Amino acid sequence: MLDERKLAVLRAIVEDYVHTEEPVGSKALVDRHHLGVSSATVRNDMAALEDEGYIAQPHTSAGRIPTDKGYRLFVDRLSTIKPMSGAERRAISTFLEGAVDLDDVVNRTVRLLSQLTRQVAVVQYPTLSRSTVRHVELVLLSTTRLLIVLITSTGRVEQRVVDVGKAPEDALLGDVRARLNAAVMGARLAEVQSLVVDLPEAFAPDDQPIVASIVSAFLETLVERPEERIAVSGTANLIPLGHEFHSSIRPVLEALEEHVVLLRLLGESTAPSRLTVRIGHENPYAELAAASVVATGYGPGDETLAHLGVVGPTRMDYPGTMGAVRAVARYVSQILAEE
Amino acid sequence: MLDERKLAVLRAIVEDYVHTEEPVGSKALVDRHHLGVSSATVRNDMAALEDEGYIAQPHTSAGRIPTDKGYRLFVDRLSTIKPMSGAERRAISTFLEGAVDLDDVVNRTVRLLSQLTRQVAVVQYPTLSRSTVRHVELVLLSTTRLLIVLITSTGRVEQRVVDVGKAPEDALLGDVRARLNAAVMGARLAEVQSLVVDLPEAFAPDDQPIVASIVSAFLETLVERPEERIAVSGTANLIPLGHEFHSSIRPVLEALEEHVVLLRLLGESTAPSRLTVRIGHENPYAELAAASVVATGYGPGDETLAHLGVVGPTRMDYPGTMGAVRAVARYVSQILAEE
DNA sequence: ACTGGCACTCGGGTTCGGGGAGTGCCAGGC
DNA sequence: GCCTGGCACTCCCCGAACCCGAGTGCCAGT
Repeated sequence: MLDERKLAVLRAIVEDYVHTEEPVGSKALVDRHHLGVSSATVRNDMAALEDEGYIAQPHTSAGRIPTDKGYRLFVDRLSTIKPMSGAERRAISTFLEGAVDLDDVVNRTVRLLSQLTRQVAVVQYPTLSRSTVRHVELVLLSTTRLLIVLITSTGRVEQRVVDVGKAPEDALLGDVRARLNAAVMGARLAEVQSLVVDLPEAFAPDDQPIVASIVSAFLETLVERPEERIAVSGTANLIPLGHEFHSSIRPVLEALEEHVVLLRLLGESTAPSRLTVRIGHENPYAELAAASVVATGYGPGDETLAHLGVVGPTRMDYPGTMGAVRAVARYVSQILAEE
Repeated sequence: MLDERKLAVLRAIVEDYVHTEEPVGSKALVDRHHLGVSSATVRNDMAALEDEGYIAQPHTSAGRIPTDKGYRLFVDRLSTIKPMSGAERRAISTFLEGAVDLDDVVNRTVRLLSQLTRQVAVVQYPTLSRSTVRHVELVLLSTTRLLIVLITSTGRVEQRVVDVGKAPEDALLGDVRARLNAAVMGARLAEVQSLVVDLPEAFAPDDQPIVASIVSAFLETLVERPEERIAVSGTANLIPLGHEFHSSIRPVLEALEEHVVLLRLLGESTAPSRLTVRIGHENPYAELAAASVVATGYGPGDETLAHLGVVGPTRMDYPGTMGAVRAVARYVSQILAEE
């Protein structure tokens, strides 16, 4: 049904269309790619490809453009991920090495990714739940108000202010701090709740209310607020350079500010080194029907702490984009593993 | 030279143009605003206004649009800041009250501001330099690696990892922690450097290298990285709804990602309750010649810890935007003062 | 099974010509 | 002296007509 040559034609159409951004006709195809056949033959193949739904015509008697289904076939069977060049790898590496803390890592990553792909890059901050507790600190702000700081193994710092009602004594505070740290240090965040829930019972009855309020505020620092945990860069790339463009970018811009949407876009993807490509209508949001998402997980070792990826038009350079996403994910994982 | 009526005509032109987004002619003016004169008179006034450079014609025999100079006069002398309605004030207040920490405050503020003004909102994180040290914490991560955490009076947490070369003893660490906190607690960040530079001398010669490296890493947490300290929201508002639009928004989008640029845009503005309005070419960046910035400082009390504002087309609703910016700045200042 | 040829289609760009909104100016009235 | 009604003029915008060319589908021939 789809012989070798038809696949070659489809590949050529995708490559040309991505390059020229214009519907590609049979004549142009045989000129640019030296398939050994005439344009008439290509036309027949194109008719077949159109019947199967891989390509479409914007209007009668215009060239063909790939459909989502066509891109899908291209990604799955007709292309290979394009590895980064040595120079690019070095540039990535040195740029990321310079990061001083987790925020910096994420910010550098997202900028880098948008520049490499010339598209919109999205990076999720490493999730808390898989990371472990490094340290808990209690700081008295005023007589009754206490700042709780949680530091995790991924370098995240969470904080919460709590009013404990009555002034705690220094000794008590030191005791709570010591027991709290002893209980949770090194534990995964997901396990923490069960480890501290009994903590107040170890204290004198008079002190238990204070301790209980500290513990409950501490637990609050663990709840994720995923809507704040995303970095986006390169939105200007949505606007093509020379070309005129569709008003379809407004909904995309809006979606990019909805962090919940972004998380869902990235979120269902998978382990590091596996790339998720979602093309056009495959996206869970109708507003992004003209957009594709290339995403992957990242994190130290094989763990997936978070996801990153890019959003661009369905007409994108998939091999190159996939190569860049994969490379950046690897390097940032490496950086995280070192810390 | 500019009598009362000419000013009224200018005001009417600005208001109509902001509303209709189309050049406004003498006929339409006398219809919509009941100035007590005929269109011919208005035409004469318009000619005078054009001579003075307050308005311009896109083409001969088209209506007039305000120039930057015209907007400037409008803002300075012809309009008053439009106060928020009671319902709006309540909405602002309750929305901001819900914030749980500083990040949340900033994020909520920027979203709120972009929704109120239907424009791009920019909020700078409170600066470190004016705030004071609340607490410094040292956490041993491995035998030689130390995490330094700085907590400021505005709720910011800065952190830095340092490798001290050889394993410090617990007692030493406790001593450093105590002396460090004693030295800097309550001090303004700008003063901190001079307060700790002599600290190593108080220790035994053997320990001084360790202490020195801790102190220098600690000082690093103080340097601001302003490029990471900005939140932006509402970029989708750059794209007008029904209207076609100029490709001039791409440079604006790019500028919005350059945090250094944004800081300069906001940065030269002033104390809370004073609004800075920069119109078109008054902006320090040529790319933003078609944009206006309305900004103000904010912070607890009369202190200006940081700035916030909106960026929009020169053709914007200045009174409404200024009202929204002022109101939001006041409320967020209030929130900060409470913490 | 592929190729060359041919008639046909249709979108995009160009030209042309009203229609209309708006202006500048002038002469006359309060 | 200032305002007004009137009038001629200027362009912009919009739609219609039009041509051109790229591209297609099909068919007959190799």
